[in-house]
Amino acid sequence: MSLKEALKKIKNLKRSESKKPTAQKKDIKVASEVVTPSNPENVSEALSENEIQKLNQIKSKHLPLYNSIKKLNVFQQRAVFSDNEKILVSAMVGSGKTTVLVHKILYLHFFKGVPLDKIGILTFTNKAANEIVERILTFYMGQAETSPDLSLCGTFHSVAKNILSHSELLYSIGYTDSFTIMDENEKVIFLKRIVLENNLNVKYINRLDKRIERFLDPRATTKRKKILYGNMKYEDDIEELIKISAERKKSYNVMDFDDLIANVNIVMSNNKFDIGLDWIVIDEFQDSNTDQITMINNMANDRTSVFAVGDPNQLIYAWRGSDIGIFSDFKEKKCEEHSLPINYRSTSNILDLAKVMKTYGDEELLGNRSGGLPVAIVNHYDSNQEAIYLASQIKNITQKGVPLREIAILFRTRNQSKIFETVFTNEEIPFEVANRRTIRDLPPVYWLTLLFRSCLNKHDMNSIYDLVFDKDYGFHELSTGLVRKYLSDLKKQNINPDLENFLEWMIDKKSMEKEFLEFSKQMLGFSKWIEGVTFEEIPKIFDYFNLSLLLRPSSSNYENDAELVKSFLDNLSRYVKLDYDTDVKRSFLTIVSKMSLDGINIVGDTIDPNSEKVKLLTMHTAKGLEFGYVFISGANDGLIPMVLDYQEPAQFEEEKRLFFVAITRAKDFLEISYHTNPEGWRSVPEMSCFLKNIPKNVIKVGARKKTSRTVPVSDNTDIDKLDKWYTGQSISHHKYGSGEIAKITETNIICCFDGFGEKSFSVNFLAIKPQ
DNA sequence: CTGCGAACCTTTTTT
DNA sequence: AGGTTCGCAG
Repeated sequence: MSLKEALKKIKNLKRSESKKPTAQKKDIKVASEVVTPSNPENVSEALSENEIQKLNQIKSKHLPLYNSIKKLNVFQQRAVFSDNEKILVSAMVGSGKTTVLVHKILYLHFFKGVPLDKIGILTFTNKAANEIVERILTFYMGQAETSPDLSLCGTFHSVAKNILSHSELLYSIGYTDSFTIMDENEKVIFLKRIVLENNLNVKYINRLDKRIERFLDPRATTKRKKILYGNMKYEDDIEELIKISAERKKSYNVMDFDDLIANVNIVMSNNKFDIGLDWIVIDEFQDSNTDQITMINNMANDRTSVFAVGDPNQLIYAWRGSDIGIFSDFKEKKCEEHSLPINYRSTSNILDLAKVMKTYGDEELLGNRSGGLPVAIVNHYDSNQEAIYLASQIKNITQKGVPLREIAILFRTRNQSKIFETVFTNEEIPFEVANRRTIRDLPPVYWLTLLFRSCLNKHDMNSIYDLVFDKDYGFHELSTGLVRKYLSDLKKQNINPDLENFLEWMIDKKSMEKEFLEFSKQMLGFSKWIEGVTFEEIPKIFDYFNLSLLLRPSSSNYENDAELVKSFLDNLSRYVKLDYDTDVKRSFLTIVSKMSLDGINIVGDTIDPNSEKVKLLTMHTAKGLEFGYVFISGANDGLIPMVLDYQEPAQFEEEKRLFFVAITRAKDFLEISYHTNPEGWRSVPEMSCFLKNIPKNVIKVGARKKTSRTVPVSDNTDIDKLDKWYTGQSISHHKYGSGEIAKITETNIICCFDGFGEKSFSVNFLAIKPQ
């Protein structure tokens, strides 16, 4: 875990004197030293006098910061040290967005003296949050003695959670600070339970998530759009279901993901609650929806400055509520606008194709890698033929020494990956499908989290039922009648369900085994017990709950399960140490909440992002990633774009942006395919309309052979022209030792060696070897 | 109450 | 193509 490691490094850091730069006289020479090596030749931008002065000030105040900022290009530097209090950075794809964001934060802290806990940093994904934290900490390590408070740095949801759980006002909206969080999956189970318990009439129960989504969509205006679904003619009880669920979430002291944002907005707006931030920094601003914008506004006071970075051309989540208007609106609110126009990732041929898909803004998209291979557009009979063809192409590529992790296959829908999985399995090509792994993929660990949630939030009946009625580790089979009986018995006594009376009732009514009796006792005592332990003692939980008995010792999974749970507890102990709040119990609750938001990441280093496997990804999941070789499969009308409704230009544009995102994942090589005989009801046997009328010089259309079911087409031999070098590749040199390729131009390969810095080699006289 | 046909929807996904 | 709801016929 990178964050963990970074923190560890800080803690273990010898208290070496922080290298505070000694005050230096202003060195006018710096101006000419300002090197922006990454600026492409066709960009002739230079810093103004003022900006050069600013750079000098940074140099005299904080040399390490200066050294880091010096490496940025002019546009990036400008965005970093502009002192405007409202800045929007329109970042082109692959233009170093995160780098600018991180440097801005470092600049604010080390040059402007803004404390890090006065900077709210908001991202959409955990991955982005971790990357930013890690990069801040890496720089911080050499500069400071203690680790900074970054509790307001994270995803919108985790920051909302942190604000809520430290707010007194939580009580005013009916929650306590031991609230737990349910994920989308648990929410569906929760809702279905309400339907059963209350005898509600709810149609399309298996598409509850879709129905709720539509019901809550602010853009669905008519009742018909909100309530009626599929072939429905009459309203059902969906409105009632949502009403009951809202009440029940409060009585359970549980929030879903949307509630976190909604509640933080209620608490912060109703009560003039101010967290006194100096700055709010937002990543991927184009993805914000209105609730998130409200949250940003609520977090800010009159003196809070804002720095937002985003790329409207990569807005592919409008269907989740983000809106291009939010980007433009912000722009108009007297904010200073910056652009990062230079793409460092892709060859110019790839970028030229991408430009055709650009839907927003007049800003130019500039590259710094000339030429490259033309983008190939090839035709296959069907996806099976393509999979066979790709298998052989991948073998070709890897024979040149390209690692599998540099190859990705992108498609529009998840089920398009199946055929590749089958063929690649046969052909023995290692692959990885980007399935989001959740903690549910580790059943005993998930069961344990249910146990913790049940013990720490005794009103979380979701977790309590799921825990006790779990089919693997639970104690009793779930029957609808049972819970109903329990609830009606409680109603007679006019009390609310909670952990205590549920366990009592179960023992009483169902004459449960001794094992359950013992377990109940330990559950009820856990909250007290955890208060008295230190973080080192957390692994003792295993014996506290007598897990060697509860984890089904007779099952064949037992050894695995027990080991998994033990290493999970070890990790927990480490996390509690790192996230130490006010006491172990409080930290423990923090971690338990974090697990709902963070997914499997907390369990351990089970996923290797750089594993040597071909990546099979949907275009959406590919966002933010880059690969040397990209194959986009199935660019047929009806798939890309999926909706061929010319009445809805907004949807059409979003499809175009999605295609833009897919194309711009490629660094060196891009091939796009469409099928003569596409499967699925959606697509038609036509090449995507996006691919028509594009400049002929950037693409190479594969000959449209009369293809048959049995003869695979393989008319893209360009791939052989690509030599074996790629950026990021590990290489070695007889004199400079091992290094990495930093950049490849038409004539030179520039390598970075440890201790020797950058060296450039002519492609005609290559003295380097792959490693 | 059951059986049949017509009509409708279906994707993408982070937290 | 497959799942669901609804109307209608029996």
